[in-house]
Amino acid sequence: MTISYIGEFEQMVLLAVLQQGEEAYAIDVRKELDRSAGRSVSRGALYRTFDRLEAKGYVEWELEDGNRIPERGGHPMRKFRVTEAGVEALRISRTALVKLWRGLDAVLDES
Amino acid sequence: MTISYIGEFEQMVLLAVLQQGEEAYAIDVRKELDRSAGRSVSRGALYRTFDRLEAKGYVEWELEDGNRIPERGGHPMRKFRVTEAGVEALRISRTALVKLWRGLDAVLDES
DNA sequence: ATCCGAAGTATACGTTGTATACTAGCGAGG
DNA sequence: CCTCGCTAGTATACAACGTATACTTCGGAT
Repeated sequence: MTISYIGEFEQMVLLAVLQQGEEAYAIDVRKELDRSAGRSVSRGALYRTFDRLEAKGYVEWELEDGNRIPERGGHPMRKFRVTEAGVEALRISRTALVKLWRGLDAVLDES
Repeated sequence: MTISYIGEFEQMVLLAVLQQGEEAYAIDVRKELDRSAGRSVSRGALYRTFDRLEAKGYVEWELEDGNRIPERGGHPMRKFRVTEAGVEALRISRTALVKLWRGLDAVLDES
């Protein structure tokens, strides 16, 4: 399994899913992205990214288990989970960034 | 000056320049990326990225000061420096990532 | 029956990532 | 000197990623 690099937004989406306790609904991911990265993306933007992550085998999903019915109708909700390959891709990019940040705290720390 | 997001490769390039003591030649940046991120990019790919970073005001450059003559000819070398705006962009993305990584060490630490 | 809001889908397009092919100039060897 | 080979940078092309807008669906309220 070749691990291709992940884009910066893809990386944040993957992390936002993990933050919700390893699996999450799109809604929650959007909130997490807004809260942690100050990034408000449209629904379309987010689903497009999920599609690409799925094509790479970095996320999987299933329809809601009926436990959590939407309050006012609409399509059934998709629940996303990060695969082991997805976690591995996150590890790789984190490792690289940590190395590249090394020694630069004086420059990069908040002012 | 609106701070637009930076792509994941742009981020690494910026960091690789800083790693060389705040300014660097393209050659050194390529070596750093290979060493720290395990990424071997072509010269063309790297210069293209430098051009875009320059357009955003995140790097500046000047021709070598004559101090360091290339051994076998070629174009004069360009020496790159990250601007304050570039450093600020790096801070922003680092802050977001650190937040998104919080609490995920058990999942993300090397195995 | 109609309107409204929630969740997902389709599509389009600008930006970023990346390679390949090409130009330019210095030193070595014939 | 002329050409070979190396080094540094430039031009161009195209795939992948980031992102919005517009549209479809379907339940509840009126």
